[in-house]
Amino acid sequence: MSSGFSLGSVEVSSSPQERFAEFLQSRGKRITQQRRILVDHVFERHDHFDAEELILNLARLPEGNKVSRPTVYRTLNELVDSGLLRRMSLGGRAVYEHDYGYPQHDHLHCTICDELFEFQSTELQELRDAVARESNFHVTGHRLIISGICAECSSKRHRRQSPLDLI
Amino acid sequence: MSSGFSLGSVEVSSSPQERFAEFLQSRGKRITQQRRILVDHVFERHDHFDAEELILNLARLPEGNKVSRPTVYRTLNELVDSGLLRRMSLGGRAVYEHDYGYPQHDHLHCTICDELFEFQSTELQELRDAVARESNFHVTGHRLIISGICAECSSKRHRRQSPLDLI
DNA sequence: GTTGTTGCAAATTTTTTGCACCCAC
DNA sequence: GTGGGTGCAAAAAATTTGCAACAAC
Repeated sequence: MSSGFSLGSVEVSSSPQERFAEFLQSRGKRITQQRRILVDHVFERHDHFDAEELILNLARLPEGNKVSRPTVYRTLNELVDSGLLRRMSLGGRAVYEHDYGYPQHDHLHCTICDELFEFQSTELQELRDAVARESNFHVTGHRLIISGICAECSSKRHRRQSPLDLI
Repeated sequence: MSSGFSLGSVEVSSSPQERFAEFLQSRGKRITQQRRILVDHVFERHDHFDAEELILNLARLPEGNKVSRPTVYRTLNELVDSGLLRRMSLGGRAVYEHDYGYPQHDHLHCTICDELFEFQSTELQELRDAVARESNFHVTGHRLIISGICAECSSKRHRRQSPLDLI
């Protein structure tokens, strides 16, 4: 057990709040109540979300803890800039996920249930770097999304197609 | 020389016009002047484009060959459905590229000049399929975008930082 | 007290839709 | 002739911005 903050799978030396504070200070920005609420809320659990979901969830908070729509958008941008969140766009809307204290990974995207499943592959990193090297391209990151149908939706589909399940 | 239609790098058995016609007919849709103009325009050369660029280019056509904004959007969707175009979203807006008679590939995205560079990797396909197989995921496609700074922009940056180039 | 921040409303950007007229079949 | 298509204007969806009141430093 270290004294670090455990964020799902990796021990890191400071909490998202602390790290965000550092970031804000480094830019002469302020640590406000709204920013704190947002960071708390976002790092409460590890999942994928979009701005609208976050706004909806925040609206449920007790009075006085509300954060307005523009502030949510503004703060999400700051969280991406600070390296705490990662943004990817999935068919029009932006989707966010933790990018601090969480290992590099990629996604399987089920086009039926819209779920995102994470996976890791060191081979992919190597492949990526090899490709970039060949073009003298200076890599800063990558995003791989494999789309298709997840196991669960596959079996549901099958079931629906079996005679007994037809209406 | 085959009698096929050459589309950049692969010989295919019918032109985009023909293939789109087939698609439309199979759906009881009609082959209109506007759809023809759009397909011609889009497959004239192989590059990446977004709806706005296309609309702007079409506006330059001689009077009588104009296509309205809603029709461009509607037809782009049909072209994606027909398998002639592929859509990917790059920071908010949708970007299109040929997907017919063109080999599967992925992209390096330069975040400075916003250019997309294509590359092919069979290893990536294998890796993708292996990952999916492990999760019983039925793959229909994937999208890998490696982001970073291209060779040209890298050298420009360097130059700008050299003493002689400072104002 | 100064300067950055918030919330509101309104603007922007990108894409979609309702509807009357039009044209491919 | 009829049903799908087009253009127009307007709506929708997602995100950003101007500004006056406000709060962190």
